[in-house]
Amino acid sequence: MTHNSNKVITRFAPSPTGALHIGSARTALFNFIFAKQNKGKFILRIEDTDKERSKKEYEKDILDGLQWLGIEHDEIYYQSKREDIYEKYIQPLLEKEIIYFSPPEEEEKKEGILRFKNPNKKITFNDEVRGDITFDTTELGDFAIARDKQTPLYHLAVVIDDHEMGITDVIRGEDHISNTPRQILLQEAIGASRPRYTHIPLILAPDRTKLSKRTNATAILDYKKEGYLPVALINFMTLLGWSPQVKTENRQPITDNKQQITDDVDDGIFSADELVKRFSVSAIQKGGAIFDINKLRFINREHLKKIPFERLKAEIELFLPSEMRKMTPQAHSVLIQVIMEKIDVFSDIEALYKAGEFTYFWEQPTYTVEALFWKEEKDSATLAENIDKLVQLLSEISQEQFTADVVKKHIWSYATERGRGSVLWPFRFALSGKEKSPDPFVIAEILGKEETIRRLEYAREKLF
RNA sequence: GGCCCCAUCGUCUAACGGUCAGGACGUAAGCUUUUCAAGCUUAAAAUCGGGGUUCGAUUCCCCGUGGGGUCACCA
Repeated sequence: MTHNSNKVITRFAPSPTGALHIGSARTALFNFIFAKQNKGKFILRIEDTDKERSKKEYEKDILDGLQWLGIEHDEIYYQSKREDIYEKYIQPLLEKEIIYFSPPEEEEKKEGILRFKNPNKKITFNDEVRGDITFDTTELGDFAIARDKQTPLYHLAVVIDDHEMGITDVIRGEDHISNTPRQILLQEAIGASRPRYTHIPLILAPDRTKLSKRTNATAILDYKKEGYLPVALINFMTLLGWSPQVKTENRQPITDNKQQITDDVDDGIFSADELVKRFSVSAIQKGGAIFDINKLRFINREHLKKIPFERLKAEIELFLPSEMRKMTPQAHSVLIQVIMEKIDVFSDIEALYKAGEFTYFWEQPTYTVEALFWKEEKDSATLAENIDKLVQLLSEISQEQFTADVVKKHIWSYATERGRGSVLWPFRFALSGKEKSPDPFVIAEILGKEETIRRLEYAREKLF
């Protein structure tokens, strides 16, 4: 096998024994970014040698998850389809007596599993983020490497495939550090060269243990269901265990003016392309990083802000309760702006809806008359007068012009004159029936002229 | 337990041996304001401990301590 040794080739090698996990996705991402950055190749290798545990549905989940995230592979391989290749490597090892059948009584029959004759020596390898790491392989014993001549176990399969595929850089989770010496021993046995190793820190649960499927919702496609943006997830995953080369603040000695802070400081919000441009192995962190959902939400919101409105509309549509989809296009647009101010991620819409946050948009709210009054005010006559005036002013606006801006302009001077709280609070309350809600102008636009006036009249009637 | 890895605000992190230990998330307060949200401003908040080396350690070395990973005919 000859390969162009200059070209970077990385791989992501999941076993389809579970859904695509956020930790694995990040490993895939780092491999993808690194290959992209070096104009190299990114290989996806499905490690399905364990026929018992490997499932088609998981394979699909992994493929779908990667695609959703935009992590595209240049080539894909299945270990289950490479038996002939493996045999070509295993047979000679058997002949050279580097490996043997076990247990010993099977030796004659040429049955049982295959074990590697451990040369029992010290292995030192370089890790790109940690430097030299040394293991004494003696403690490993003669480890198992294949079920039979055609089905290698994990370590051998990895070594043969990495060699065959010309993998130059192995980027994987820190939990593989202790697997590395075994694999190096096998590389030496088959005459393969050693790739560069980059072990990235693990993503940890809040209790500092490895993130697990049992205790945390970690499947990538769950984030899709929740309505996270793939770019936000990628941004977040990259920032976990890696830091961008931030333009540092100017830290000259203090003088009287404080003008030295550069205004061009990174905010940590990156597109996929920017990430590819900026990524560097040397800035990878050594310690594990706790998964902080708040940060993910924040990053998601930041990316949400950058989405063009039309696309946002289409995306939000999918999360809206059926009642809200019936609105007029104009009301709909305003509603989306209202929603956007309150959410970090699309699934928040559902939570807000369930909390009764939106019902007043299509239902006359019920409330007690007392709540209509602003603060300490108690005078029904004054309030009635204000409401009457509001109705009168709003009536002057035409159906087509009935927007938040116009409504605001139209009643602003009256409200200011009478005390904004005295006018605006009852206005808003009559429309929403809630202590907390968006401002009355926006609600009015969403409700439309007719319904807005109707609700004001309803409030007016309740007064006496 | 053996082996391996790691250690800066609660969290993610910055700091060629010399900074007032910086930024971001979160939290709190203030501003704005008809309420909420959003936005803006500010604040509180960290170098695990002990020894070295050095004029000077977050930074280099050693020892503790703590945390994590890994020890399959799984990958």
